[in-house]
Amino acid sequence: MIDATLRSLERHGRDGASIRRISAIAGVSSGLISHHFRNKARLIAAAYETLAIELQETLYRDSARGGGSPRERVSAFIRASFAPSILEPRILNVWLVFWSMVMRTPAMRAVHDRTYRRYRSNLGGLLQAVGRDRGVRVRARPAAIALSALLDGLWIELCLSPGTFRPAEAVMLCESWVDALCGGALPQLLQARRRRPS
Amino acid sequence: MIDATLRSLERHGRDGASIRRISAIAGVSSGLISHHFRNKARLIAAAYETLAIELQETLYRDSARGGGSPRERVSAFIRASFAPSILEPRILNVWLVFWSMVMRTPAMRAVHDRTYRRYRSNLGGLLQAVGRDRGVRVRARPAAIALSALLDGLWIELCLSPGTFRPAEAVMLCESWVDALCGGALPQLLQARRRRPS
DNA sequence: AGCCTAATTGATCGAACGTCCAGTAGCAAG
DNA sequence: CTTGCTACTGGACGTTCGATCAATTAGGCT
Repeated sequence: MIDATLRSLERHGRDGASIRRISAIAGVSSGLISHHFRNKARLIAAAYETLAIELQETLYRDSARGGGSPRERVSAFIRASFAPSILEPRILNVWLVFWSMVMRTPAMRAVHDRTYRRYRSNLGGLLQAVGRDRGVRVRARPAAIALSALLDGLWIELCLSPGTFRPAEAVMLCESWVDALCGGALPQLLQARRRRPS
Repeated sequence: MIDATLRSLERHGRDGASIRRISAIAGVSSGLISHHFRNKARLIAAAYETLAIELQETLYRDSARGGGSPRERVSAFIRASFAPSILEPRILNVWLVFWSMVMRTPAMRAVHDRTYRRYRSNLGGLLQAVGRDRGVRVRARPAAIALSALLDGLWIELCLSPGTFRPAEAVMLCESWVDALCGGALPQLLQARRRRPS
């Protein structure tokens, strides 16, 4: 049922957030949806949480599969973020609907804050591990904020107009940023003390 | 009339994209809008183009006012991107509506491609000027893509949940990236030849 | 078998939507 | 004054929406 919601949002964007459309895709009556989720907002919120968790698990799993070294795990994470299955412009449709509700309904804001905190926490951990490997102490929070913003910004633009640049370029831009970070070129993102002797 | 459209989208998000609501705000009859713009899609597209151009002019004007040196102009551009008037979460509402239509109607995609190309062109020019000042040859296109993605990603997250981090942190993250760029720490974003002797 | 609860249906309601169009008002040109 | 044209009004039409609810079906428990 949540699956039908996501598929409807993919296909029709905001117009897909209609109980009637969703029930048609799910093959059930419209009344049933209003019965299980009390109203439309709850259904959308549940779909949001499901998609966010599922996406993060996919990314985290792919990054863990990426190899032993922390740097390789970050690379796998970045590559996975621009994998064809993630890059589907139709998925952006879904997120746009969710984001537009985040600012309107407190329940959606709660889901957003919770899932994004987890996302940044994962990313910060990966980056800190890379830093430890290279002898720099990465400040996890701002580093994760920056890389997640870079990933999101590139992903959105790629979905909006896929012809502007290639996914490989997006990967390169993120990798360059990580290289600069653990090369010490972003001093504001490192702890002040215990700089490794050059 | 276009102004009323933008105000309606700010206030009500996607639900504001209704001819009846817009005509009420504009103080005219609903029929008049269908008379001047043939249908709703044309009205929204016109509003999109107006907002995009107006925003870019604001940013470019602020950056030009930022001072003499290219580096100061980029700083002013970054600060302007996170100025309170730009950071209004209500403005994100408007962009989300536009973006959701970019993927559905070719006319909106055309407006998006056109305005974003100009945006990146401006940004690339600024970054190249900074590079010239510091003796590095910046590749304008990928550099502009990266910085605009970083700006957008941070801006979106700030609008979605303003409590996650402060605008000053967003500015710092962008400034750090620019410093890394013109410090030579992002070699993939520089022309290979004519590196200045260290 | 009998019963209770939960799942499920489909009709119905009022509201809001986009588009259309007959009609009014203002104004410039003949 | 008349004619033509444009700006503009506001109601009608058909559609779709979210929510509600009485009625029906299914399934486990005694």
